[in-house]
Amino acid sequence: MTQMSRKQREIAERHRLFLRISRHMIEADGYANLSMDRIAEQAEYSKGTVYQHFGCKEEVLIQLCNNDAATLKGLIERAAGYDGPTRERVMAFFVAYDIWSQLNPVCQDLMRTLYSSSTLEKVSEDSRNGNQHLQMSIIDTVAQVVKEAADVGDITVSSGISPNEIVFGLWSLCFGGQQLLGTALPFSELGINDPDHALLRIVEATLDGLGWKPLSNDYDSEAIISSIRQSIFADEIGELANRQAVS
Amino acid sequence: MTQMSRKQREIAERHRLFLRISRHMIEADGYANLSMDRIAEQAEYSKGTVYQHFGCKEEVLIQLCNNDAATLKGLIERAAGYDGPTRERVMAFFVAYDIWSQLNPVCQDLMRTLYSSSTLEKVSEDSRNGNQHLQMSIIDTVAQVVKEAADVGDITVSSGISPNEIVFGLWSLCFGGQQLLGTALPFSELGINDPDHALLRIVEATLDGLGWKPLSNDYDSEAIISSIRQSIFADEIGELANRQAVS
DNA sequence: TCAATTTATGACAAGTTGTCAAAAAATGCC
DNA sequence: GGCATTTTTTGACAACTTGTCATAAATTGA
Repeated sequence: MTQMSRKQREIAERHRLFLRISRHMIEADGYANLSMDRIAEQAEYSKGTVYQHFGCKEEVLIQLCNNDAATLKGLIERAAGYDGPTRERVMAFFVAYDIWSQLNPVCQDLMRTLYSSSTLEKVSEDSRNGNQHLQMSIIDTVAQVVKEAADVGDITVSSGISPNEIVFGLWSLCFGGQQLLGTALPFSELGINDPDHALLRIVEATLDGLGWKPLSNDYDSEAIISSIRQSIFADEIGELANRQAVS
Repeated sequence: MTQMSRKQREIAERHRLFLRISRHMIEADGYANLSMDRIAEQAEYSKGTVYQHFGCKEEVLIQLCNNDAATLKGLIERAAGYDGPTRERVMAFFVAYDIWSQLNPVCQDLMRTLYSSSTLEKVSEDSRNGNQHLQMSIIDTVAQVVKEAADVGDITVSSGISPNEIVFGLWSLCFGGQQLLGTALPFSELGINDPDHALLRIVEATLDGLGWKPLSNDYDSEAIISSIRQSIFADEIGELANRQAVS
């Protein structure tokens, strides 16, 4: 029994090894140039063994995505716990997503692949459900704050848009902005020096437009964002600064 | 000379044939299942001939994308010509993008592939430049209206965000929303029956937040959107209705 | 008419994913 | 420990890619 469990632990460890190697390879050469053969070679196992862990190449992709999505979920939950009015917590979500995108630049890319063409169809049902579940969980966390805002009276929802629709809108903005950032748009040519910052300004405008109190005129959003970054994402900010310093 | 030009016309015609076939195949089986061999077979030419037109598979992809982007450019320009205040013209841009997305659902998918991993690297410089050029042209068209709004006083830009940053923000919202729509999010489960409509509401909120006059309380946005659809996109709306009726 | 040039072809090389019989290792029972 | 049974690992294979390129066919121009 302990022997059996050791074997299981071995298998689980190997699973992580395969994923770790895949991630490195994708970071180096992109998902398109990832090959199951090379994963096997690098890990010093045979291809058949790799296929015992991942039914197809796309399965590697989604499991990497799901790992990163779990990280995002964590960040979002920490943002939800930020001690402040609903509007500040919503801003914390955007900060969380922004930080996450910067910490996992490849994941933005992987998501494009995952959601394109017939990728999702090839993947195991478990992984697909896992992905959906993570998404829903994140949406729920955000939705709760929107609903609280409506309850508390920070926003008035009656204006023809439901809380979940607001979440969808906010997420579109967030997701779209980060995706465009990875699209090699010539930002400097457009005179946009700090796209992340521009995005946050637009978010503020959207919240203002929803009548989400306190309006941006009535509080110091730069200070709040700074405070969010320092107080709940200090580690991540440090990690990012570290990487910047190295490169 | 006329012989020569006939040959050239033949080649141009064949080019379109290859693209047409590719599009059909992608619509049927997705880009991942597209193969140069099958394009050749279907067109009754040899593979080598196909490769004379497209240096690689990705070249097919980007040329299809660029064709669709040119269509979008046309729609956006028509939207810019809408006879109304700046705010209504901006709404017309969103309506244009919305209609375009619905008319070319595959293109949303193709864009994900085009911008993922190392796809763009493989493509010819001409096509890449063409893509960039189309993007910039569209951005410019939108930016002009934003600048006009600033000039006319429909918005006050001083609030820490430049016209181009506003364009970036609006485009993030637009792009992100349409991308999320193609991501198989369980909208009905979330109680979102009409995501397109929800997106337009959020756009209104963002414009309100930017102080873009007339504010949504001061004009009948539903009526305006309806008018935009009827007056400048009547053909496209008709086409969409047609397709819906067929399926 | 026929040499020179352009264009079309499909066999190939080199790479992929995914399968599966057979070999190797682990397990459990005496 | 020894041995039959089950599980795990392996790499040769089949089937499919993309992309190349010598050769063949067609076109041109004189």
